Amino acid sequence: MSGTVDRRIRRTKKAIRDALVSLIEEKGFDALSVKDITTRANINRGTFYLHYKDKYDLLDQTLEEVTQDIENILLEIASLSGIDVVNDHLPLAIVIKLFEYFKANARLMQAILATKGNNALQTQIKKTMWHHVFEKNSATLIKKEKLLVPAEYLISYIAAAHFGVVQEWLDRGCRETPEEMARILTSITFRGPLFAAGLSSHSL
Amino acid sequence: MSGTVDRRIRRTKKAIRDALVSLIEEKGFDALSVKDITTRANINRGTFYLHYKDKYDLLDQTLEEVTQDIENILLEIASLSGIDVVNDHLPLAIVIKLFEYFKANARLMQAILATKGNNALQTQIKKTMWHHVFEKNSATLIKKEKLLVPAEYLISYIAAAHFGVVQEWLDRGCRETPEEMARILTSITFRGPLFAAGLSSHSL
DNA sequence: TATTTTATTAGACAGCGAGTTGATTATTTA
DNA sequence: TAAATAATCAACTCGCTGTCTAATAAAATA
Repeated sequence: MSGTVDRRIRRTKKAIRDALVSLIEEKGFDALSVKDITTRANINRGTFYLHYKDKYDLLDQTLEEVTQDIENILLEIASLSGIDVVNDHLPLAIVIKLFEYFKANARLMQAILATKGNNALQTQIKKTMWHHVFEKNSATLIKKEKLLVPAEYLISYIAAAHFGVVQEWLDRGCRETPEEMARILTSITFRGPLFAAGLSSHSL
Repeated sequence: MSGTVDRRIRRTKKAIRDALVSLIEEKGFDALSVKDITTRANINRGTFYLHYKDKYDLLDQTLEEVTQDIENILLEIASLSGIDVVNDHLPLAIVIKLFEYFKANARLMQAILATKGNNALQTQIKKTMWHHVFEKNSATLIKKEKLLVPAEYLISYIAAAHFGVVQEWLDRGCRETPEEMARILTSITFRGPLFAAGLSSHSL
């Protein structure tokens, strides 16, 4: 049958991924060996190399799949055309879906974030989403005195910040519900000089 | 004489660090071995282990020293007490000094950022600075509808964003001067919902 | 300058994990 | 059931790791 992956492969890959996640939780990605993974996954070491080049390849593929999931959720925005994303009108339902996904895959997300940092996810998503959605909308949310800053600066700015929040939320055990988180992130209005805030605004 | 480090040690450590930076630029930290470092640094491999536990220890110590430098610059804020950091009144001179430091140590900064991501620097600085400076000031730059978000969320928020900007700036070859960057970061006023901005405001 | 202290070197060592291979067994799918 | 495909096992080479010792070079000290 085409389209379906051999059950043995699914079994093996799932075992490998589970082992990866639990090992990252235990000792971190750097300290973890392919042998560790295969031992915990109860598979032969040779089998691992049937599917992945090395442990970095495994991590990359895992990241890619997560990115794919997130992209699919975000792409729903594209289907809802004509939305004014500038002023608070971002579809809340989609953001909620995102947080539900994060929560459902909390351990995996944490493992990835702990290993590659927010940057990796942010960069991946930015890369894949750029042309799909953002190229069309020219929202102007950021006012500044001089036009010295390239647009990309500001993107990496905010995107990283969001995954910082997601990471904190996961680490704290998802105390708030996905709905609450979505509402917070879509409703927070930030006013004031960014740099000053970075240095001082720790308390509310 | 006490307080001074043996000239040979300084020589060796400098050679090691230079080798580290250039090797990170070439092949990245993961792919790089202790042997690579010592070969490029023209020192005996045993000498490396006289100073560092392994390559991770080397990276950590390097990061710590950079953090120390940055902390020293930032601590000048503490000496300028009574400043209203809320409304645009962050001492510009200090921010300029920061960017001058980044520029002067551009390759080192890039190597660290490329390897550990912004998170590491951000976390380190946050940790060391927290009690020195921020615990005193209770600036309220962020308005939101509900008080659901813990303060730490918002800190990791903004701090990461700044190093994102620094990284971009370095990668582009420091086209803007430190003064310009400092002015931009202290003058940019961000208004609007953060999450929406993260998704849409790529163009100005 | 002579002496002492310390850093670096060269080389060797065992150990481990990486990545590959070929023959064999087990499972799936058609 | 037969053909195709995946997983297994053992064995092997390779390079890097971290450690150690004796010898040497360089710096600090008095």
